[in-house]
Amino acid sequence: MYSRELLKGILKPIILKLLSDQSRMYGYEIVQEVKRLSGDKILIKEGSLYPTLHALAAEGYLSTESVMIGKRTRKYYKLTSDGKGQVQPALTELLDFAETLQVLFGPKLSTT
Amino acid sequence: MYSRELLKGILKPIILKLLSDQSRMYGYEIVQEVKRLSGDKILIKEGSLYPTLHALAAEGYLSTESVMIGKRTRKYYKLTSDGKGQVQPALTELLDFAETLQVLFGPKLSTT
DNA sequence: TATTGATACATCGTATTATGATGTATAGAT
DNA sequence: ATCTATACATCATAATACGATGTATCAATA
Repeated sequence: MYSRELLKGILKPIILKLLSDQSRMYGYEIVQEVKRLSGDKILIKEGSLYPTLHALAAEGYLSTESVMIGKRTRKYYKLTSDGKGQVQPALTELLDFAETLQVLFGPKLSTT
Repeated sequence: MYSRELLKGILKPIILKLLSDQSRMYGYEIVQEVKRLSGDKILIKEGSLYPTLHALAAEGYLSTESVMIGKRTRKYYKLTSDGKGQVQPALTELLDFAETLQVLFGPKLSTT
């Protein structure tokens, strides 16, 4: 796991990205998928995930659909068209940010 | 500039990295250097920088040296030996984090 | 059959941290 | 004179991930 603060600002983009790849996912599934994709390095906590999903829905970026699996409820989320419009800018920013981190923290270049 | 929250968790590591490359720097200089290295994408604000420098000093990772430049004070910071020990782990974490971001936000790979 | 771990949702208070606002002051340029 | 850059500082605020807590189903296993 990365230090807690490092994860700030990436949760909403992660959700947007996953839902642009998979069309619909439910909360627990998102946690597992991020865990898998990150090689167990990003473990989203329930206390972070559910409020964030609700926030994205309240912002109009996600719609929901509840499905009963046996006696258990499963709540699927998918991107609204507004939500789809958020994906590309978020990806661009995050990938750019990742590159900047590599410049900043990578080996020092000649002092030119 | 990146969204505000994205920068959380990177300020202390940035300072540690810069001071491991340059042996001593003062606050204003750090701001300029980060601006330069990031291609104007990371503009550290004074309200962030000075409290963070003080925090790192209080944690024992930085020592200070005040120099008068004309009538103006300039406060140099350098790594203590404790501080030097913080650099490598911070670099490792941040570079690893950057790679993870690229996996998460990069193009979707085959679903295997 | 009792217990544990995984699945699956939710809320709320807390901690952390970058920033805006504000303040002080020197110095060069227009 | 006025504006911009240099150079330090503090404090209240906002944003957000998380721990703690709660409810409940279901499969495995001791």
